[in-house]
Amino acid sequence: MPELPEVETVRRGLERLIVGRSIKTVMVYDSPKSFPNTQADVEQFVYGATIVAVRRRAKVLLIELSTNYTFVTHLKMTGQLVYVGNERFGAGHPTDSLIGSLPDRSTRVAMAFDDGTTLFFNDQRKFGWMKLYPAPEVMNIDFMQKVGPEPLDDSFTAKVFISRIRHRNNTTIKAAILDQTVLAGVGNIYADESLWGAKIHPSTRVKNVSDEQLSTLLVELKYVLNLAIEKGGSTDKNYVNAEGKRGSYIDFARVFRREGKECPRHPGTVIIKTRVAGRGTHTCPICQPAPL
DNA sequence: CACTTGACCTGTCCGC
DNA sequence: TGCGGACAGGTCAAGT
Repeated sequence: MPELPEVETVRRGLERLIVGRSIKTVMVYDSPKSFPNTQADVEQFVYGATIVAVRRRAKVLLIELSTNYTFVTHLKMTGQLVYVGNERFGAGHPTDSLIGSLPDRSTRVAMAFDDGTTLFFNDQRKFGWMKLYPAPEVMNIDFMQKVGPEPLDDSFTAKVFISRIRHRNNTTIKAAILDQTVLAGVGNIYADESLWGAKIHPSTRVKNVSDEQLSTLLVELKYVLNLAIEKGGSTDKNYVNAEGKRGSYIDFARVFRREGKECPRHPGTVIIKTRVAGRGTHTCPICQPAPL
């Protein structure tokens, strides 16, 4: 379930851990589903290349190489990018990592660096993928063309948010903020958390949400996304950062995975779990009364 | 076109 | 204990 804060946490870790390292070999364990490029292309464009940057757009990670090729990765629900260091260089696998010895049965790709360290792409459910693109073609990927603005950019103002989401007036507010073409990076956790923050029921139709409420929702969205980045993301089951460690946002969650527990605003009232937009949805029945 | 639902996967949990 | 089925949820294709 990596969303914007989890992917950004992985990006920051990888930026620190792999930029400047040189790739020696790439082992592919699940082709073509998890990694469709041919071995010949990998040998020609990746072997000997140096990592020059690690970027993020929405929930997609871009690992840029000195050869002007880019590894594009989407972790989807259970994907992990875990760097395993080398004891000789004092960057060994952390002892508090949630990850056992790698590769394991979920490993789809392993990228070995010339210093003996390795980056593993693991994905239990095989929904995620990693693909090699010539750098200039990355922006032509369908998803990149249609994905909406980054919600944490200063240019993403209430005015921009409102004008974009009003194109989805007839659907529910939860479906609208999960729509990656409206804004980038929000998934189930932060949708529920921000809607509770703004005191809006997730199944409210967008047309019945006022501009003022939408402005409040954007403030709450930016707040939970920033807080989650600060806490290193949310680890429910599978998510780990680039060192294999868990994130702690879930300890600060107000509604997500808290069904049956008290609403922070209303001691004595418990969070309920329902289904909205096809997803498990958590609300406080007092803060967020269901629409008629 | 706007919107909703099912498919893609595998591990886990629950009820019988 | 074993087993079937529901569930987890990001994105895309197919359906209404």
